[in-house]
Amino acid sequence: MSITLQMNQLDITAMFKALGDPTRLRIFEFLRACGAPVAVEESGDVRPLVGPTVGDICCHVTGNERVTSSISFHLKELRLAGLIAMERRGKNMICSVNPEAINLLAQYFGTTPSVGNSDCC
Amino acid sequence: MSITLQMNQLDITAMFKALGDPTRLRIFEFLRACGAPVAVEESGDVRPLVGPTVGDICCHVTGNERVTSSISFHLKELRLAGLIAMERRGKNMICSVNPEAINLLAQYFGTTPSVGNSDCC
DNA sequence: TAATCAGTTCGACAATACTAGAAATGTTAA
DNA sequence: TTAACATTTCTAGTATTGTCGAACTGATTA
Repeated sequence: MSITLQMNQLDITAMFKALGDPTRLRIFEFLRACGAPVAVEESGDVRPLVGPTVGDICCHVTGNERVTSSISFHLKELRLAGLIAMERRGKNMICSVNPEAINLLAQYFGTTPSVGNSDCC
Repeated sequence: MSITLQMNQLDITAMFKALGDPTRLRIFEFLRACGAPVAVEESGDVRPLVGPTVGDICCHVTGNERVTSSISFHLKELRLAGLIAMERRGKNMICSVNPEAINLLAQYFGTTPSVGNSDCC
């Protein structure tokens, strides 16, 4: 069992909640900008192949060399919301976005929901 | 000065934070499903032309006939985040989504951000 | 103008979330 | 096998957020 997502059923509220914190949004945008490739298992789990380490992220987001517990906490929130995946590579953990989450969110805003619902207005 | 948006500079973090609460997401989805038409001022302000009242929303979301202060609170949060607009119509307030916010969010997830950023990974 | 309706604001309380430092874990290098 | 490195977990403190009931405001109706 991989450490990557630990959540296969994507919950849109949890995603928004996770992205609603400025630090987490910065992390997420950084990871998106990296655009590192991922492997998708048959289970649906996503594993990063390459990508920035937690230290890289911390450095980029806080300017701090030492990894803070705060960054670790926010990465966990993003991971539990299904937005990112992480995997150990030697001493480091490498990170990536979960492309399925992006697709879900793009679809959520991109499609016009059933207009003219009769039980309102 | 209209009561509608009171915020012309859309902040993506604030939007995610607002949508990260289950009650507010339900309200937002209900308003989206209604798909009521809005007027867009030259200032950029959005005014609903028709749409459900606060009472309608409360009834749909909580099943409660009386409008609760909780629903009023959540509507305010959505309004301050720029996601919805409200306007008085007689005794009632009518509500609608802000289409500009939807467009912004669709664009945010729909576009691939600059891939291959050199200062990472 | 008084009463009523529709919604908002206020104040207090409980629950949740973020931060920081210290201790713990897992991995590699000496 | 000890030391160092990278990161997580734990604990405690503080701040923010959501909920509830009561009081308030604005608009309409009697």
